[in-house]
Amino acid sequence: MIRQRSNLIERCPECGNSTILQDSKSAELVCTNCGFVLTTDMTDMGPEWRAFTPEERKTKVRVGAPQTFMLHDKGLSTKIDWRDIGNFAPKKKAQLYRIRRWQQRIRVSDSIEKNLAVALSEMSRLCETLNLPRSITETAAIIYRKAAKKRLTRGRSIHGLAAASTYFACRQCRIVRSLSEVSMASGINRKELASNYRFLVREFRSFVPPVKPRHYITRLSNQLRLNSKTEEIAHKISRAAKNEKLTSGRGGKSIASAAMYIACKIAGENRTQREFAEAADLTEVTIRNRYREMINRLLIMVSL
DNA sequence: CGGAGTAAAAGGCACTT
DNA sequence: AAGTGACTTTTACTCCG
Repeated sequence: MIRQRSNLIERCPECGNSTILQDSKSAELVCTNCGFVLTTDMTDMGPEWRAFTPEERKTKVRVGAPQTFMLHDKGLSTKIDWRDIGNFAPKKKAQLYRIRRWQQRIRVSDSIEKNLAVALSEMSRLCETLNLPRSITETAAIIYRKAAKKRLTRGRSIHGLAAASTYFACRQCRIVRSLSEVSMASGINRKELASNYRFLVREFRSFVPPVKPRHYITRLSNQLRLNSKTEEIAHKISRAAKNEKLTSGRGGKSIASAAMYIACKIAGENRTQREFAEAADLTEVTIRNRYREMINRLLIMVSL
């Protein structure tokens, strides 16, 4: 679902204010006044570059499609139309045919290029189904290119590696998309996706920080349309839980959900454990366990 | 229905063989 | 690459108001 930017300048249905902001970091449209989230199905239509001065803008702006990592030739090579427009002499026709054939050979020359072409289009499609912003698509493309350059694609499925690169990009850019989500969208089984991802991380010797509870809180509160005040309380509880050493070893999702559940109680927003469990893709039992610990430990803190 | 709680099975991770 | 062990999460279930 692609929406033009012009369609987005509308009134916020929550507060009537018309200051809507594209939050490309979490791929959401947010009202700057009340924090209401209008849509999460956002496509970033902006340029891939930034300019800070008019001079810079002048040098960067250009005609034609922007250069992109999403095309195997970065969108730079020449394309020759497949048809003959106009009447040509047979000799000319033959020449055109030869030119076209060579152009084709040059454009998608070796096996790496062919591999790239398939992978990049697959990643574009995947990012679109996952409603990921353009920046992620580009990052995923860069990761895949790096892998291809290191010849890591050998003996592995292109689709599997493409999905893993996309997941990698999400983790690097702190945009929460779970392995299951990427797995569902790509049709790659979860375990294979996870192992491909680990393989890439190992090969690149890169350290990817785990997803922190606060990232989940931000996403879940948008997903469940929670009050921004409630979200704030949840962040505080989550920080307090961390100080009380309740977070190590536990999944970030469970900490976030429990903190948010408590925050809702405090703020008087009636939400069920079930709602959180569904949104965060875990069970009520897990939320109860974390939440019980928090209540106990944080009450001790209060009584001291 | 929403929630508290439990035991046992399953899952994921660091670490070894 | 398979095995191990400590640990978390899920499954499946009972009970409460």
